[in-house]
Amino acid sequence: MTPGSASPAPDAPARRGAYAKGVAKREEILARSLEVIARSGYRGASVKELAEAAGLSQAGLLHYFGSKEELFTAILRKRDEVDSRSFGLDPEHPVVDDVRGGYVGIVQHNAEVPGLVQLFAQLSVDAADPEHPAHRFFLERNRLLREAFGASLARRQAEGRVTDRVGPDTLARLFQAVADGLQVQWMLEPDLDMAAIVGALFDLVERD
Amino acid sequence: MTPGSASPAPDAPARRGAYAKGVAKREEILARSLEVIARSGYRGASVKELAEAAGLSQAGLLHYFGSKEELFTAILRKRDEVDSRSFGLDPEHPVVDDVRGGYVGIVQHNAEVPGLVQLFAQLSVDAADPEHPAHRFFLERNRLLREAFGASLARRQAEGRVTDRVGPDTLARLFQAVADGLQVQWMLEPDLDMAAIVGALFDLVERD
DNA sequence: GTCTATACTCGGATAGAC
DNA sequence: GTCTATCCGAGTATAGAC
Repeated sequence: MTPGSASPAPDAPARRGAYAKGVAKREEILARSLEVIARSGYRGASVKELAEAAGLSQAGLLHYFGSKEELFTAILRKRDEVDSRSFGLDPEHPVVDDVRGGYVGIVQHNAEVPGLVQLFAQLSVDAADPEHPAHRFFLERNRLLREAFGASLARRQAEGRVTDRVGPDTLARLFQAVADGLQVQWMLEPDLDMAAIVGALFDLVERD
Repeated sequence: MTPGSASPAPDAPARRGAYAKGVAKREEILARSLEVIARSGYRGASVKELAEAAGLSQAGLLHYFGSKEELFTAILRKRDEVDSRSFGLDPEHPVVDDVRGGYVGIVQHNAEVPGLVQLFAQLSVDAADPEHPAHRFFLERNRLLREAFGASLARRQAEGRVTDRVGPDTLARLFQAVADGLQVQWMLEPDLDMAAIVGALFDLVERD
C-alpha cells in the first residue's frame, strides 16, 4: 500500500447469528488471497487461483464476492485494514511522534510484498473508470490518507520543524504522489531503494 | 508522458527503396493510433479499434506489428518522439534556461491527452514483467530522462540555485516519481492540478 | 453453501486466398 | 500487403444439482 493506512467503509456487517459463518469465510478468503498474492505475486491472478488457495471452487468463491473486481477491491481494503493495525498508522490514532519513521517503515514493508504492490498499481489504473467498484475506494482512501498526513505536517509546520514554503495539503499530495510513483518504478527496477527516496523528500521539507 | 522526453532505440530503419512504403504506413498507423487514443481515450483499446482508425483490418495491422504489446510499445515510443520535438526537451538538446517551465509545460500538456496518460500508466504496470516488450523501453527511457534532468539539476546546484541537501540523482528520481504518481491520481481525480503540485516541488528545491 | 459443468464473451493470433 | 475467415485460449459468469 501507499504509506499510511486507511479503511474507508470498513464494510464489516458483523451480523450476528445466521451470517456469522459466512462472514468468517469471507474473512478467510481474503486472508488467504493476501498471502498468496503477497508471496506468489499478482500476475493477473485469476479468481480461480485464489479460490483454490482458499479451498474453494471458482464458483464457490464468487458466491461471496459478486465479481472479480469486487473481490480484488475487498482484498485491497483488507490489506489496508491489516497494515493499519500493524503499523499503528490508523488515521484515528496516529503515532504523532515519528511520522517520518512510520512512513518510511511502510515503504520498506511494501518492498517485501511485490505482489500486493502490483495489485495495487493495477487496480489504481483500472479504478480510473468511475464505474469500477474500486473507484470510490481509492478516492476515499487517498483523501483520508492525505488529510491525516497533512494534519501532521501542519502541526510540524507550526512548530517550525517543517518548511512552510508549501502548504500542508500540497505537501501531503506530494508525498502521496511520490509513494505511488516510486512503486511503479520499483516494479520495473526492484533494486530501487524506495525508502531512500522518500527519506530524501523528508530531508527537503524538514528544517535543520 | 512523464515530463521530459526520450526516445531510446528510435527504431527507425528508414530503409530506402522497397521498404519505404511499409515504413510510411507504419508511421501512419502510429500517428492515427495516437490521435484516437489521445482523443477517445484508452479503454483497453483493442487492436481492432486502432486498425479501423487506420483503415485496416486487425490482421492487416498485425502485419506491421507482430503483437498487441509491440504495437502499444511502438505507440508510446512514437509519442515520446513527437513530444520530444514539440517541447524541445530532447535530452541531446535540452533547453537549459528554463527547466522548470519545460517540465511544468509537459505536465500541463499531458492533462489534455487523458487517453495517453492512461495508456502510459497501464503499460508501466504491464511492463514490470521482464518479458514484456516495453520492459526495456521503460527502463531505458526513465534512465535517459533522469540523467538529462539530473545533469540540469547538478548544474543549478553548482550555481547555488538549487538546494544541495539532496543529490541530483535522487532529486531526479523524486521528480520522476512525482510525475508518475500524479498521473495515477489525476486519472482518478481529473480536477487535480498536476502542474501546481510539480511547481510546489520546484519551490521546495529552488533557493530564494 | 458449495460444487460441476457449461456457456459466453472478448480479443489476439494465424492460415490462406487474392 | 491486405483481407476474410477461423481458431483458440483465457477467464468470468451462471445454471442447476447436491
